[in-house]
Amino acid sequence: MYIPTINLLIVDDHQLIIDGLSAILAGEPLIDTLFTAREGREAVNLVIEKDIDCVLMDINMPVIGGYEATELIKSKKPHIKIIMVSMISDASVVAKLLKAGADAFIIKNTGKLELLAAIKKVMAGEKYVSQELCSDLYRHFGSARRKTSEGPYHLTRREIEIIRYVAAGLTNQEIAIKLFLSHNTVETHRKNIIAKLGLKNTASLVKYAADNKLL
Amino acid sequence: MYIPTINLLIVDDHQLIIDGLSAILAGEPLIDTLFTAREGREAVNLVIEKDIDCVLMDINMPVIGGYEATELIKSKKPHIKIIMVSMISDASVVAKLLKAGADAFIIKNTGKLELLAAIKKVMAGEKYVSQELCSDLYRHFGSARRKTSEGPYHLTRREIEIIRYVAAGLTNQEIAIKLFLSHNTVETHRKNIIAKLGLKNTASLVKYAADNKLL
DNA sequence: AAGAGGCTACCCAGAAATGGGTATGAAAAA
DNA sequence: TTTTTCATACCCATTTCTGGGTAGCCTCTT
Repeated sequence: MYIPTINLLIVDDHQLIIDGLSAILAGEPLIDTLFTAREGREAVNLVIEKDIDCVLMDINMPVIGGYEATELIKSKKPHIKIIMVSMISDASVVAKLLKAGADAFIIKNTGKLELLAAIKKVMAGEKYVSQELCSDLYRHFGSARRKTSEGPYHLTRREIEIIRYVAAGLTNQEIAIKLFLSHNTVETHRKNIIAKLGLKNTASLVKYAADNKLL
Repeated sequence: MYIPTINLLIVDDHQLIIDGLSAILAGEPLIDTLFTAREGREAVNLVIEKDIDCVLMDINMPVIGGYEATELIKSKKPHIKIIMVSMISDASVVAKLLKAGADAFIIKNTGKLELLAAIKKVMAGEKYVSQELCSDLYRHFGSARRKTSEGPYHLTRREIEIIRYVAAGLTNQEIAIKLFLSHNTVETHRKNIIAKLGLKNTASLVKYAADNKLL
């Protein structure tokens, strides 16, 4: 496959990671220009201003996270390829991001070669997911058809929004006011979440959210 | 200060981080030879076999973590300088590691220059802690004397034990049974924790615990 | 010996969460 | 088009948490 040189944007809130990735990619003939951003908002602005082909994006970032940034970038410039890079290998997060429009997903456990392979793949229009994640993904989505074993652990956007407010310590009533809802609605959301995740109460819900990088 | 070239060992379970750090440091005249290890046990073996001056170690690793590895290395080869590298900026973890013998602590939020500065400092026998961590450290440990501004954010063992049960989703009553306490006692602990941390309710408590790696 | 910190235990009233439900309209998927 | 999912809203009884106290006992340090 023919791949022209590309302009790459690295988005990560850790300078050391940016430096590291830059150092890895700087010498590559594949790469034309390297841009960097420290958070999602900056990244979105950059892809609008500059001529960027591919984005290497961390998930956990302040201000706006990888998810929102991916959605924003894809809505404005759908041709830009987005590769998610993460420390975690959490299938539910992966699924969420692929849905948001990410083209590839690699964990930091991969080497330089795999990183370059992923870049080439997405530039050629293909998708790429790190091997380590595939089995997990299957576990989470393979069971979508048959309703027997477990359910898919899928939370809606609203539910995640509610979780964040809950974790922030707001009561149902306070969340209700903030989101212009009835407190009953907030209670229902919370109940649904707890039920579908097989949890017990708010405390365990917050722990689950923290464990699964939902906050 | 005079610094000879050094043999450096990079320990991280993520290949991409190893590659990145290697790429950053490869060109430095300061560095002689670079070694790498993917987990603590491998690192310990390497420092025994090879002539290593300085270790750049990640905290969160499988098999044996950064803490145990640091203790082991320092017990066998006290002259080897150990720099902890972490994603998190958690003061309690930092304190624990400094106690274990770490010579420096930097978060991945720092750049190449600070990394090199840290290496030079520890090789000169000094300690180094990222600026971002100092304030936190102070908050956790510095305020032990004066009781005026804020309280020291110190949690007792019992309190941390309670927090863990709370995060696991147990009610006060259930925790009481488990710990052979009165439910009143559990409630008091919980109230004390929430008060001393300036939190609002159980949900925010669990979030705090998750954020501060108390779970 | 005195004080401080930590762990324990209790009381009470009001607020909030929990665990059962039911239900409706809109949007998305089949 | 039919079905499913999502977000919304409500009811009710019971349990739990919250926030305000007080207080005894033990241990460690001064």
